[in-house]
Amino acid sequence: MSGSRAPKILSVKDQIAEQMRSDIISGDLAPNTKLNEKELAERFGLSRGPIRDVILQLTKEGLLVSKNNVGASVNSVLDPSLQKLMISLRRNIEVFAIEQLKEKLTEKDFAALEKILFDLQSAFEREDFTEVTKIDISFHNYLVHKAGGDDLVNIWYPFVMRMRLNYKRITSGVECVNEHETILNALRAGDTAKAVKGLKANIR
Amino acid sequence: MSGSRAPKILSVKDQIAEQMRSDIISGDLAPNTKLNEKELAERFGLSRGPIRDVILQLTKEGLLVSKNNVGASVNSVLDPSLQKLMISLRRNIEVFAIEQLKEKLTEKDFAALEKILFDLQSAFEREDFTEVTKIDISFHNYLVHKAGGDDLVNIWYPFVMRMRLNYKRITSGVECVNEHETILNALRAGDTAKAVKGLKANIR
DNA sequence: TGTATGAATATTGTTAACAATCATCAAGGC
DNA sequence: GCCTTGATGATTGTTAACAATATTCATACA
Repeated sequence: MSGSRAPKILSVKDQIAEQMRSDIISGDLAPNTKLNEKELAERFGLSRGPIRDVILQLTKEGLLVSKNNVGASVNSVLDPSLQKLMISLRRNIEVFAIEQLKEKLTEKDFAALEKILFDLQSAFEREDFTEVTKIDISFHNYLVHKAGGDDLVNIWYPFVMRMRLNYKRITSGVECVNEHETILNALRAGDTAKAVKGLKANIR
Repeated sequence: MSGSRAPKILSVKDQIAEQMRSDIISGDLAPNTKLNEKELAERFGLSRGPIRDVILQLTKEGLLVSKNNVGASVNSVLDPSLQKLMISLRRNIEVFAIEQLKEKLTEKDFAALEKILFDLQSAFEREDFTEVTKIDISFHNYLVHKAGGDDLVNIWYPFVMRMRLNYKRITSGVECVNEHETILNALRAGDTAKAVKGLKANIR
């Protein structure tokens, strides 16, 4: 096997899902916007079948709301108490991940995380904020996946989506990169408590 | 509007999903069992389309695992640390629900919960344990839904499913009914702390 | 004998036509 | 004037055929 990172083949549906998530989180698709399957199918150049799959998936993630025989629309923001709960639950999951990962991260992992932060910085410099969001998530995703595999990621992902949908924290480029660097350095040093603290500062 | 409870119309897909959940949780479908879309379609008397939707849904709930171009199979049990995390997260959600519901439950709610417990008892007496599981879940579902609506239920449901898949706590009929009665009585008395305590005793 | 190759088969992914349901709106009755 | 009723059009739900991919198994070769 070559040393390069796997090119990560995404199925067509995953790519559509990714695009629609971006559109929703960026605000291109406002809350309560009704989605039309035929329109979407034409836009993405495929038939309604796969589109329906994607809609079902995003509904499960909490980004859309579906009603029988009526269709799907973009979900609206949660009320503050639910929002707080979501943040708390997401924190619990990621704290769990960090605790599990103590002593288990290899040099390869650190290199991968380092690379993610580099890409994050670079996306900030390009002012490509959609990409910033994706890379930010991928940092956390790396840890969660390493700790709990696909199972944990599946549980965790909806929280991330809901947080992004509900509340976009304004961060400067340096602040965001620094927050993640703090976490990474603490992990490297094996200082779980510090990593957890950094994580809690980052997830809010 | 009449006073009777809504008959709760379920779509065909919801009914199939319900059946398949039962089969998985009851153990009729063992972990790692490969699912065949055509077979399932024939068994339920419909085409592969809706079956695929159900598979996607159960995959998101964590009951199945899907691979591109290969298919879905029944998920295996989680390792104990993840299992503990799931229990903890589910507890957090339901504790949140109870705290939200303080002073907000009407007499109608209490009557509905009372009826659920009656049905629970009755299912135990019939020794219909599949039904027991469903009714048990519906008690918790009522509270979670009342506190956070569909959004919260969508987040909560996967935890319940995973717990059922991983670990079937052996309970006697009286014990189970009593545990829920304790919670209900505490709610009625407005004693949140006691309700939370009862809940934590029940979710484990 | 074990392994690699490739055709045959089975299974999933996609599509377009068809059926069922819902939303709209005009006509008629109170 | 307002509400109910029923036809119309738009949209979602379902189906069966087709395409693409993965698996299986027999065959040939080292």
